[in-house]
Amino acid sequence: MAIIVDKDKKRRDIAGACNELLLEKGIKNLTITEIAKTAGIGKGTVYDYFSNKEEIVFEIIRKFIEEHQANLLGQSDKMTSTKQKVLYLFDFFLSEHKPYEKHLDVYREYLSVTLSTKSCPMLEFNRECSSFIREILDDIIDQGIKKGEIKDVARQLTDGLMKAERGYMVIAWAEGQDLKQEFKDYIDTLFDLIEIKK
Amino acid sequence: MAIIVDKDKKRRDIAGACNELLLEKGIKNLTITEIAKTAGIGKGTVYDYFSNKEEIVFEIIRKFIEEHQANLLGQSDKMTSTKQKVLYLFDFFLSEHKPYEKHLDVYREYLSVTLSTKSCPMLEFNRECSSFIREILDDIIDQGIKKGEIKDVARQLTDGLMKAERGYMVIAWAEGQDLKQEFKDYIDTLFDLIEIKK
DNA sequence: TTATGAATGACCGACAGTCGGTCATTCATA
DNA sequence: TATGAATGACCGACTGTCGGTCATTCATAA
Repeated sequence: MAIIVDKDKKRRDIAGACNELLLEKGIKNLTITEIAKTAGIGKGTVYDYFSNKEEIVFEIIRKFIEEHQANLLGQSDKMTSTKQKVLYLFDFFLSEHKPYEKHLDVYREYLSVTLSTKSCPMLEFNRECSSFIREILDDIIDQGIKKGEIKDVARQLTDGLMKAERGYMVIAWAEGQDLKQEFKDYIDTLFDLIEIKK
Repeated sequence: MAIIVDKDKKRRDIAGACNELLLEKGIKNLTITEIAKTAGIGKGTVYDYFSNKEEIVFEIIRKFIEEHQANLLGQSDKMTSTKQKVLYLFDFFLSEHKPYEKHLDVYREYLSVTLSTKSCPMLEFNRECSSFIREILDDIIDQGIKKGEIKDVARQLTDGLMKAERGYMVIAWAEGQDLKQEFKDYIDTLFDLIEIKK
């Protein structure tokens, strides 16, 4: 016989070895040759574990996003008001935190790829991400309603809010602007409409 | 001395000759060689009029968008209610019109490019497009307020609405879903909030 | 020894972009 | 009016890059 490697583990190892590289070079400027070199394997070997460049980039980015989601879950209960909780949910977009910048850059490129690929796993994963955020947001809103802070109609606005956030994000990129404050203002306006005044 | 051609005109001619080609092949699958062949010139000549592929693709798409904007202006006064006018403003996204499909596909790819380019003219043009829609939307809302159909607070929602539309569009693509109905529902909810009930 | 599968890097094709050269036109001059 | 020098439009062969492939080699278990 011959050596049998744990394909799944090696896959993760290769991807894991390239986290930094991806953040540093971005998707477009990342070459398979570099990936192979960084992972300490031959170029051909990369293709024994991934069927194309998109797949390996996706593997790395998925890890990034899943980590970020875990982070969200771990921190979200520190927030007090409903609005604060909502804002924190969109922290990835709103945060001014420096170290996040490279992640944001890569995510921008990822979105770009997403818009021109037909890769089903990618679309599927994006749906999962939406669902993840969606469930948390729905919870937050439910709690707010139960606490008597906001009106029932807020439930119907969650969908639009999530889409608006993505819209602000994409337009900020597509037009070379910083729209964080505008998004916060928009949330303020929404809350003015749904908050129960005392 | 020598022949002097109208550089601007020829630029437009080359771009104009490739409208159909771009719609047919999309941005990524369009090659400079094909562009040259279609325009009836040599490959090198393309580079006498455009500095790179992005530039020529941009030239073609800009024409598409400007035509669509002219269309919007020509048709918008046919609408009656404020909500109808708003919906029509987002017709490019909401329309089920078959012939628009290829334009939408190309626009999706254009947005994709937009998200990973640093090309200033492109970002600049995107800002102009936003302003164009923005002004019309503000007008529509103003008229609605004057007619007593909707509340003043609507003015503060226009920004978010425009972003939400783009969000629905992008997410629909990024998640492989059709979100037209969801967007319409969202608009319905917004109008419920801002409409002055009789 | 041998069968098996992992690993490899030389190789390939596609494509954006470059560059040295050609050719048609124009016009100054004899 | 004939000529030839100057100009710039035009061209496609060529280069460099990069994603992806495949024939071959190598290591190990039986």
